[in-house]
Amino acid sequence: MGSEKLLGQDETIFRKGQRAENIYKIEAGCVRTFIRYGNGRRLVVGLYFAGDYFGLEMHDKYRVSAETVTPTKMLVIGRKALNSRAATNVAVANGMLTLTNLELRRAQQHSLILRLSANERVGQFLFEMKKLNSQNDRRNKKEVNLVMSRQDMADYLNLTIESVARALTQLKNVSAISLSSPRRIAIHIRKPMAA
Amino acid sequence: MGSEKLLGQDETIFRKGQRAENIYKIEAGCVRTFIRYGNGRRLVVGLYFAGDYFGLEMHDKYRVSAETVTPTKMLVIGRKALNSRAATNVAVANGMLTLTNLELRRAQQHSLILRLSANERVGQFLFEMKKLNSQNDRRNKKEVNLVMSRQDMADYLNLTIESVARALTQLKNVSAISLSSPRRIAIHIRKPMAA
DNA sequence: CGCCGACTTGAAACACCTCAAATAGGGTGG
DNA sequence: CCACCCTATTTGAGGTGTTTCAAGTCGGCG
Repeated sequence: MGSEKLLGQDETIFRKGQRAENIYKIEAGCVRTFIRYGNGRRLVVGLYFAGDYFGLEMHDKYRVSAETVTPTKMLVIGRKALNSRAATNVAVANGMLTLTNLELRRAQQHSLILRLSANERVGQFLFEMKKLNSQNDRRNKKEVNLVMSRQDMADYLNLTIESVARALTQLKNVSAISLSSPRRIAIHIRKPMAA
Repeated sequence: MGSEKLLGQDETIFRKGQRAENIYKIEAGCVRTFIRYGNGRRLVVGLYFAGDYFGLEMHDKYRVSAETVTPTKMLVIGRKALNSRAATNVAVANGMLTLTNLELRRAQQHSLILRLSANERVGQFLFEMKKLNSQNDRRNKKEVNLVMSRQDMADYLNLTIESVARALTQLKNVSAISLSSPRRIAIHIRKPMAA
């Protein structure tokens, strides 16, 4: 059920305001959802990785835009067909409910992160990424592979790229992390630090 | 289905970490959900009014605490009974899905608000309250009745009470609003203003 | 009418942002 | 395989917005 789709880096999957015809499941890669403001500012609403579903706004139109962060393989599932099945099949309806709950949890978590200080936000983010990394790569290395740019991180955390860079530098200075390259970060502590 | 419950002001409905046994529908009044940090800081996660459902974390335990903001009349619905009905009854399952989607939308909206400037956050908040007020009170007065304290607003918007007060003062100075009393605010503009 | 807690105002400190410049990495072509 | 270039990232200095701490003022309730 559903068809496969393969996209390169930074390609558009759907735009905010378009009729929401599909939901997507990522098989490999990374996707961001975002909103753009008039002044050009971009807010990254969600980041999705292998195994995640996205695009499940239960409304006529997408409320965010979606793009690939890396080359991505995904499963495209027609929302119409899914809805009509959910209308009669309890298992399908409950599956949708589970997915929506995951998304809800994700959104609430995000709103908590946004209330922390810059350093805490970046720290939390690294731990999120670490968790996702170890889910996908089974080999349990300490190093996190950030597949997204500083700009993506900044727009997700509601910071500037400079603030993200400075937070990373500070974390490095207290040897909480070390950077073998800008996007390969080793984490040396077990828990996000407090303020 | 479900039993009625009536509580006074600032009373506890459930605590974070408790086994999630019920979901609630508000018939009259106002409820806040929140998380408290070690340092005493409180984050208000949601504000709920007549007609709203809350407590629908689909997990073992509540992930937030809930208290009344004003005296509140609510309907208490056993989660266990509901879940077993949802497992077989498609209509119930889809009802849950709709509610969860509303909650998701609410959380996403909140995370957008948290990225705005202090003045914008307060402005957005007033418009949210205005919408809710006109839903409940059918008489369409321009005045918003804030039933919650400045502290509640601050903890919802991730600001200090002083910043909330200052933002209101500024909005008053540009005659976007006027205060007949601290909790009765008339809004003179049609749309939230930009930065 | 007066008291008490809620709200507002003020001044200084702090965190994050802005603008500008330097550095470093990664990919490409020689 | 190395040097180069281009872009991503880091660093620096100064400005802005929000917080903190402290003192007032207001409004609702007894």
